[in-house]
Amino acid sequence: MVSAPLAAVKSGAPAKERLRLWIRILRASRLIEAVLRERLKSRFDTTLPRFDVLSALDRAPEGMAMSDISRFLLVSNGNVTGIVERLVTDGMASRTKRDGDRRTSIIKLTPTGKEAFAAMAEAHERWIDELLGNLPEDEARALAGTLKTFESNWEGGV
Amino acid sequence: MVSAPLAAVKSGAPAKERLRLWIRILRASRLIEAVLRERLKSRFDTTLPRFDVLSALDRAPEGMAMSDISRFLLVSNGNVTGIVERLVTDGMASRTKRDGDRRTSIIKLTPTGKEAFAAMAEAHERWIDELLGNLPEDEARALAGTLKTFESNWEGGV
DNA sequence: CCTTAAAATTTCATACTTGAAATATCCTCT
DNA sequence: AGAGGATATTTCAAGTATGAAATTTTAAGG
Repeated sequence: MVSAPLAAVKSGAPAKERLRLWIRILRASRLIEAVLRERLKSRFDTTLPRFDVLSALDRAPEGMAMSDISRFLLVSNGNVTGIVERLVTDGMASRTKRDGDRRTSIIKLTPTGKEAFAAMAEAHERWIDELLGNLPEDEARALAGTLKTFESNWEGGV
Repeated sequence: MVSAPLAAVKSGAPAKERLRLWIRILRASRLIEAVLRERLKSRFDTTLPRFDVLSALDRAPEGMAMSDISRFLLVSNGNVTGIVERLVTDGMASRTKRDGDRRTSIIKLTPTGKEAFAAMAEAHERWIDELLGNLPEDEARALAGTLKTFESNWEGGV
C-alpha cells in the first residue's frame, strides 16, 4: 500500500446490488436454457450444445477450426472435440484438413446439417420470442446495450 | 384457427431484438461463470456447483430436502445426489432422516461447511463486485428489475 | 387390512464440461 | 538441417448434468 486509498476508487452500484443482479442474470439464463433444452430434445431430438455448435458453423460457410468454435462458444477445446464428433457421426458436419497445415481441421455444415439447422433456428427464434415476449422493446434494447458494454469490457481475459 | 389473427397480438421488441438480447444474456453469464469457476478452483479448491449447493444450504439453517435444493438451483434431482454426496464426504454437509417420513433426508451445513462457505461467499461477493464494477447503479437496478419481472412471469413452468 | 397412487430419492445410461497432459505439426533461428 | 518453441487438436480423469426407470416409504380408498 503505497499511496492510493484502495476502496475509494470504484463508482456505480453497491456490491449487494451487483450481487443481486448477477443472481438474476444466472437464474434467467438457466430458466431459458431449461426450456430450450427440453424443446430441442422433444421436437428435434438434439441437445443445446449441439445446437450451439451448428449455430456457430452456420455463420461460417467457409468452415471453422476447432479452436474457433471453442473460442466463439466460450467452451473448452476438449469439449468441442466430442460434440463435433457426434455431429459428424450424425451426418450434420464434415471435417477436412486444410492444405498447408495438417494440424488444423476445418469443420463445415453438410447440406443435411444446414437444412436441419435452418428448421431448428426458425423454431429457436420463435421460442425466444415467446419466452421474452413480455419485455417492452425499450427495456430489451437497454438491457442488450448494457450487457454488450459489459461483455466488450471483459473480452479476452480478466 | 377459429377467429383471432395469430400474429397481431404480441407487443414489445421484435423477434430479432429479443434473440440478440438472449444471446447477450447467455454470453454474459458464461463469461462470469468461467471467471468464478477458475477462482473457486484456484483459491478454494472447489467447484461452482458445490458452491451453489453450499450457498443454498447456508440460507436454510434448518436444512433442506434434496428436492428443495434441486428446485431452488434449477437442476435435476439426480444431479444433486452426487454433489451432496461429495460435500458430505468432504465434511461440509450432513444428512439426517426426518422423523415421521423416512423418504426425506434433511441436508445441513456442518460447522466446517458453514465456516468454509463464509469465506467463499465473502470472496464471491468481491469478485462479482469487481466483474460488474463498471455498471452504473441505475442501469444495474433497471436490469435487475427487468429480469425479476421476467423471472416471476415464468416461475413454475412455461 | 390391502391395493393403488403419490412422493422423495437413488440409480443408471448417456452426454457434456473442464483443465491438464499428450500428440502432432509447424515455425524460427542458428 | 536440427533444436526448441509455438500452435492445433485429442486424450484422459473427474465431475456435472439430464431424464427415465427403479426403490422406498407414505398416504388414501375401499
